Amino acid sequence: MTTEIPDIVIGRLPIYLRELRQLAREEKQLTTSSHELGRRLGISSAQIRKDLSHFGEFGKQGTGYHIKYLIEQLQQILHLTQEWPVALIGAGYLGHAIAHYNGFQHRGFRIAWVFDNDPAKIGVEMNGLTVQSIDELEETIQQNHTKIAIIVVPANVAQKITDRLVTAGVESILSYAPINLKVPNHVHVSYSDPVVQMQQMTYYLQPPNSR
Amino acid sequence: MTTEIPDIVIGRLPIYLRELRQLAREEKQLTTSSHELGRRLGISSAQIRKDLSHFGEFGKQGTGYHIKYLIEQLQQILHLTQEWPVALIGAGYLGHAIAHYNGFQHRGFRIAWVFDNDPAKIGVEMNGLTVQSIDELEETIQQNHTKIAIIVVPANVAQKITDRLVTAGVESILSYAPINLKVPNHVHVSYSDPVVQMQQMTYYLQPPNSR
DNA sequence: TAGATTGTTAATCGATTAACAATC
DNA sequence: TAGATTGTTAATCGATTAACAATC
Repeated sequence: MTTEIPDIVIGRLPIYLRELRQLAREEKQLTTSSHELGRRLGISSAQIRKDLSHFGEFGKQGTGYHIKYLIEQLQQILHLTQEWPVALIGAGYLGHAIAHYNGFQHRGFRIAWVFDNDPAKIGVEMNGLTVQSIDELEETIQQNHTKIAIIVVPANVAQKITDRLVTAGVESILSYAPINLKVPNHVHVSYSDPVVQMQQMTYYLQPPNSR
Repeated sequence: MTTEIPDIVIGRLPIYLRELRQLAREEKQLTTSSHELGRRLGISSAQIRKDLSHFGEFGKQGTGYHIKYLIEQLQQILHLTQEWPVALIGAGYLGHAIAHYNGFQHRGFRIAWVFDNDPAKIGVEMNGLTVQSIDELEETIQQNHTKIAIIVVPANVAQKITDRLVTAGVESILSYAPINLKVPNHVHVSYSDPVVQMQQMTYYLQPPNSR
């Protein structure tokens, strides 16, 4: 049943969830169809039905999917029925932005701790949180059984911080450092490097040096 | 020759480039192999060779790839031989972080303009740039032939801003707004939503409600 | 020369899509 | 009932990998 679902399918579920919540917010309808969802997301309806079929039968022939019900089911599948506390490592500009981001609420996450190694930043308040010393990293994470961390530290210390996080029990890492991190098999890492994303797009652009 | 190269191949080139520059920085060797690169990136050597073969022959049997030469070739393929000016839309916390990010230098990009609609922010200096009124968006982009924009505005105005950017001539957009954007076929959009990335990972986590 | 590694072919693997019976 | 849409199967499409001749 729940055996061996492809990562690529899991990867699309949060996108479906986000669009469904958008639909729910619009309050125009109680149900939607794979066709409508597909059209809004630029995905084929067959793919959406196939993806969902890995987890059960959530729709009704003729009417489609009850939006709120499907939202609940997806939240359950993705383990989002309660809030995950997240450790934020790094209190620079980007750490600041993440600590102040209010998009985590109601989507399953809450920044619970912020760490930095800069004495000038330790003790400073950031959106209700007090920046802690990086020395307290392991103790805090272990005591609270924190499983998720966001890394916004310079590239040259990212691997060291990652190793400490993994040792302390973290199993999911979102990294903004522009390097490939080495982690054990049971740990998942997701990367965000704006430069890499833009470099992918410049391939399709005509370079302006033709003058 | 250069016909119909899969997007997924293009997507990996910046990762190869990043790792190659890392290798160059280490200054331990002049050449590398598809095996070494693959080991460092967690990618098969065959895939790396296959990907590169779409664009030409860059290696030598027995010795591998000359690092600096391959870097130059990848930069040329990705149109990174000169700096692309980038328009940043939104001067909130995240816009602030991006404006201060020094990771763009030497990787092909330079934040050239920052826009916001908040009168309190217009005129403020951000890392050497002066925040401009969003009213000047079209004129600035058209006059400078800007092709790339980064969107860090609230979700509810992201589509409107996108439409304006596209009309003004932008063809590559990196969006941090948590919504799917509609654009014409010739425009490329890349998304960054930390919540979506974390939601993909929670699937693999054991929920802690088992108490 | 012997060892290493490329570029490429063919085989394998996996993901997407088209089509449709079932049924609301 | 007629129309719409699901869940699923089989076909298609595309990407990855194994293997190896060529050659530095």
